Amino acid sequence: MLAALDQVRQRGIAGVRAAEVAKSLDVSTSLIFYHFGTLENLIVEAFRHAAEADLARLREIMAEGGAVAKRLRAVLDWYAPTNKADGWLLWIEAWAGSLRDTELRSVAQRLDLRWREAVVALIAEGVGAGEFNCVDPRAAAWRLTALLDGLAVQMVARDGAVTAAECTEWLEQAMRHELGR
Amino acid sequence: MLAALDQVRQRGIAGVRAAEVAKSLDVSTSLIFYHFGTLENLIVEAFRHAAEADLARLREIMAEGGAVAKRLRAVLDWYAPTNKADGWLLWIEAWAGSLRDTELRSVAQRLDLRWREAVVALIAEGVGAGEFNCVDPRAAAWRLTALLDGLAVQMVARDGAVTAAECTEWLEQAMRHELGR
DNA sequence: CCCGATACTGACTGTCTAATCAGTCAGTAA
DNA sequence: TTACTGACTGATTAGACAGTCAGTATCGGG
Repeated sequence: MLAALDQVRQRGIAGVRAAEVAKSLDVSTSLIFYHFGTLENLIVEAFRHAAEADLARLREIMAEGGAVAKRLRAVLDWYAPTNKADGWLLWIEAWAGSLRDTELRSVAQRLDLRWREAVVALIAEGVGAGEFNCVDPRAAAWRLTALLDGLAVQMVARDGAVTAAECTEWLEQAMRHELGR
Repeated sequence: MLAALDQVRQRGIAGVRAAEVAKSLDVSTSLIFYHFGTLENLIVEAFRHAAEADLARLREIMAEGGAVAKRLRAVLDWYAPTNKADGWLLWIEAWAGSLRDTELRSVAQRLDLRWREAVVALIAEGVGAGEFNCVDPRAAAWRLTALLDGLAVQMVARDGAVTAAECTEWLEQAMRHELGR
């Protein structure tokens, strides 16, 4: 499954070959079909696994406590494309895959929704605590996360159009805009 | 080429079959290889064609004259994922394809850069004319377009997570934030 | 120690498909 | 008429690959 994710990163979803996955694990191709039935299953399970790992990380961050602003910062930093670009490869693949594969779509969508809910909740909490100044937490959260998705595309699928520094700076500015002085 | 784009929309880049393209044009598969040499060439040419069409449309909008705000609105409306979602299918495919195919990447990147340059220029012009109030036009333009890319993913690769109305409203708010008091 | 289950494999197979190639045909120039 | 070109095709091929199946090895519980 980890091996399948590696393959997705290297060749794309449609480029995953049972033989390659098997080779990288030093097992027979038959074993893959023994466990997953079809290649498509393997890929969906692999994405599900990746999504669960990300969600576990999210819960971890949320549980850390501290000021709302600190937690929000931590969540957005993890989500931001400045580091861990490898993870973004996967999710951009998943977007394209979601255009056709409904199962993949629901896996990706679930992860996505959780992140956004977490951001919405944090912003709302911050507003309640008087830390933030924001009329519509939901809208603000979705704008911020959509911005990050867009920046991720620039970072991962483009050659140096945007630097990591610009990326963080633009996020900073957007946060100031959205969350008030 | 139009037929190839249809195939990309329906099956994804990796799902394009010479036989299918040929059938939809009612010609032999041989003809495709006669003209394009390889399937990959066909696909890159098809994307190039789509990109040129979009750029032509951009030039058209830019040439229309009128107030800066009106032109900017027209550009962003065309770029926005609320209508013409079909076009977005193509470019999300292109993002994923760009992760591995350098030729495709350069085609997509070129188009992308032009759009962003157009937005940067319009904002700068608006600032010059006193219509907008914006410290860093480049940053504002990239944030707005990245936001649109992110919203496009939501509209196209997700089931009803975001409505078209929310999408336009959030864009409105972002524009107000970025361009004016 | 046996037995059933579970994990795993190697050898196949049927299918799909990009690419090739030899050749047809309509047009055109000399 | 002849020579030649460019567009196009039908038939074919060679390779790739998902999935199957008939087994073998391993192991834990009775």
